[in-house]
Amino acid sequence: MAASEETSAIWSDGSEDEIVRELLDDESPSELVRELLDDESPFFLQPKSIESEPSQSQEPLKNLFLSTLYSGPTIEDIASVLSLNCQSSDSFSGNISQSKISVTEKGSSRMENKYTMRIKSSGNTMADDGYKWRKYGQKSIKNSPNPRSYYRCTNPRCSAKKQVERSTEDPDTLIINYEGLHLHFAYSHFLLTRPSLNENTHSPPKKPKTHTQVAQDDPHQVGPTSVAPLKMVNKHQPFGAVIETPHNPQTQGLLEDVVPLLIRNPSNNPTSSSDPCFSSYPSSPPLSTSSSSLSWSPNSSPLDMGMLSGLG
DNA sequence: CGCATTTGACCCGCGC
DNA sequence: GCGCGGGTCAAATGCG
Repeated sequence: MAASEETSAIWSDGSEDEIVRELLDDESPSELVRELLDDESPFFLQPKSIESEPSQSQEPLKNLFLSTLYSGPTIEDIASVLSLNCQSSDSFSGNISQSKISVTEKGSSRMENKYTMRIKSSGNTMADDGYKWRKYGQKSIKNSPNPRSYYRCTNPRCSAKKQVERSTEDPDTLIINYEGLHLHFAYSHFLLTRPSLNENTHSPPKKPKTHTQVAQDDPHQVGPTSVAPLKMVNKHQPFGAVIETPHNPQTQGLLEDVVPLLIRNPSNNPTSSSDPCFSSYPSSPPLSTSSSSLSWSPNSSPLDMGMLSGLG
């Protein structure tokens, strides 16, 4: 596969291309997937009946993942994923049941790597993607009573930024503009929209072998990446999202996060939760209750939800 | 004391 | 060229 070449072509922007290259250098997605799909790998464990033909059942999954990984999701993928994860929110507790997310593509070209999320949340339900964002500015916007906050991903290898402001039309709606390459967000959910994957992955998520390997094998890793805080109930997660196996409390996932996210994703696992929203956001419900204002207190919520602003 | 947030100043692009 | 508005910087401040 001419993966790296493809990837380079996908992101036309030079700086982001450089980041992508750096990310890919750390651990080839192809190799990661290969490991993940290895028979001995605890990932993608499948029922025995399905395991009877492991090579056949895993190959499409592998191809699908690689395809998504290298080509980037379409905006439809993102919207679909978010819709899938959040529309059936009956089992969500508190205000989340009223939450709604939509994703719209900003600009005429995906190459801009800009995405807008509108998160409708009632009361004090706040968005919280769980990653560390550093607020670097706040400006009052003309003709708007609501200030706009500027956040930057604290991961030095990540160029992602986001702007958060309340909608003037609906105070309950947060408008979040993501910009830059931040490979966290939707990868953990993309495959959920593909029936084949939903059918194929039914087993409980296991602690990923390659997960730790990725971290260990990469001495150049600047910060904690890719290892989700597992088995924790985040106080900012109204769903009481529970993820497995505590690991690294600070998630700064980049590309390395993608694979573990896919694996962890219990949405493919009916035994872990029957709620699509709950289960598909082990790492991520972009919504959370918070008593604070627009500040998302990202540090206190290191759950593993990525922000995809650069996946275009 | 270290780190995150706040906030005013500065920079830059765009429209007139 | 000038003014306006949005984005970023960085010193000050707050907090754990």
